[in-house]
Amino acid sequence: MSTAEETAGGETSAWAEVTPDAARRLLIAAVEAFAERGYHATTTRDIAGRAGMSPAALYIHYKTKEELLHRISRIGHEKALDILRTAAHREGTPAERLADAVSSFVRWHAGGRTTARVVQYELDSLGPDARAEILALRRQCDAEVRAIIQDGVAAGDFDVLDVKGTTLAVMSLCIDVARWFNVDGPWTPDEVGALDADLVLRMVGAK
Amino acid sequence: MSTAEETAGGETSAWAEVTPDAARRLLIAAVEAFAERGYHATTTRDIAGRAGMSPAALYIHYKTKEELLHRISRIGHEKALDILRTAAHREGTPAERLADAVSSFVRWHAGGRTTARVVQYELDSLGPDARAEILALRRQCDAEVRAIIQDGVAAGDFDVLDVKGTTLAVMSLCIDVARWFNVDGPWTPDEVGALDADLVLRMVGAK
DNA sequence: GGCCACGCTAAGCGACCGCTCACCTTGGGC
DNA sequence: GCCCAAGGTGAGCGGTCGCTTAGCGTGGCC
Repeated sequence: MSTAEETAGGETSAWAEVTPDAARRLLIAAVEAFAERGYHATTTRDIAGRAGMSPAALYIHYKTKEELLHRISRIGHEKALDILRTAAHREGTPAERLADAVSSFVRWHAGGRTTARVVQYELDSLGPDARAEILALRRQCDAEVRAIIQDGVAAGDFDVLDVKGTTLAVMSLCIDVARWFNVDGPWTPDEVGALDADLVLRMVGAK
Repeated sequence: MSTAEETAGGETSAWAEVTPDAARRLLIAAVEAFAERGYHATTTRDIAGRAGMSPAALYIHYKTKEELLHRISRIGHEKALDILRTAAHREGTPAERLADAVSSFVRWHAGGRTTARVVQYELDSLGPDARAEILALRRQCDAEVRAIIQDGVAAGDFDVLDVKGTTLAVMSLCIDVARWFNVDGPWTPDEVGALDADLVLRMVGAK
């Protein structure tokens, strides 16, 4: 596949950068627990237990429970930004790049729903500093999508009333997938990605 | 105003049905606290404090903290359903009804962002029974929107590939407003409602 | 083989959680 | 004026939380 999807990656392979092994296992356990129950409802004992370790082992690799969420959020947002950047900077018309960006981004939210849920909805549980850092990454994501739409308008390929507002709506469509998508439901991530890409092209009035 | 917006109501007037007065004050305090910090990060002491009462007073009017979330969720979803029903059953073309439904629903999510946040994102904190009850209301909301789109397709006014998927996308656009909307931001709820209504008409290929 | 650094555990600390209970105040009926 | 129901409070219970500390096992280096 020559789209940006290859960077969407699998559910667990995305954490290869986290070392040593015990730290990665704890991080993956935390992602699962946060996605299922939410950050505040998850206990450090639960995380350690899922990783097959005692509660105290967590604090050898992470200073606090919040540091776990921070690391997860940063890695997740960097992945999201990577997906959008790859699509935005590839060859092709604005319509092709926008469709690639949306379908890849939606696929990531649907397929890696566990991670995406934590990344998109647990931001408010971070402290002010970490939160500000993550928000900066999020603004960069918006900017990538806005740039594609801007290009399409400049080239006369798109018909858009409000570029900023339409960008936000496109992001809404992608992000909200993490809220409702169900792996046991009637759609595959690919199908939702294709459908939403079509809908977004309609939203921007692509010729 | 002859749209469905009149049923969108104010932020606090929506809880007039809750009596006695102390129970309503506690409920409004809980809505604010849940919206700011999330259900699990909110303490019963915080809720009672916001309502100007001692921690024990909460348990005179509500059996548990979860009952508060349950009541909030049910009233909120009933309000959402009411807004969508009003728009779906009014006079007019499918396009007019869909635009009314989306703009009213978006206005409710933007203006009553505090309530909408709790209603849309704290569902998982409910127990299985309460959660099932709320999910039924949510399916009814989807059904109202789907019916409008179905009407438009049947009348030949809309051009839609996948009615069910498009319905979900429309709901995503509306609901996600509660995640990003900021009262200090550049838009009023009315403006976002109008923009999203336009985008939705494009999504369904309205003539 | 002695030794130490490292990764981990068992036990537990202080704080705070949801919730309860014994008691207090107050306003209306007779 | 007395009484009781309704609605409130202060204190606190049992439990669990995030996190710490003292000590244990083990693999690599000389």
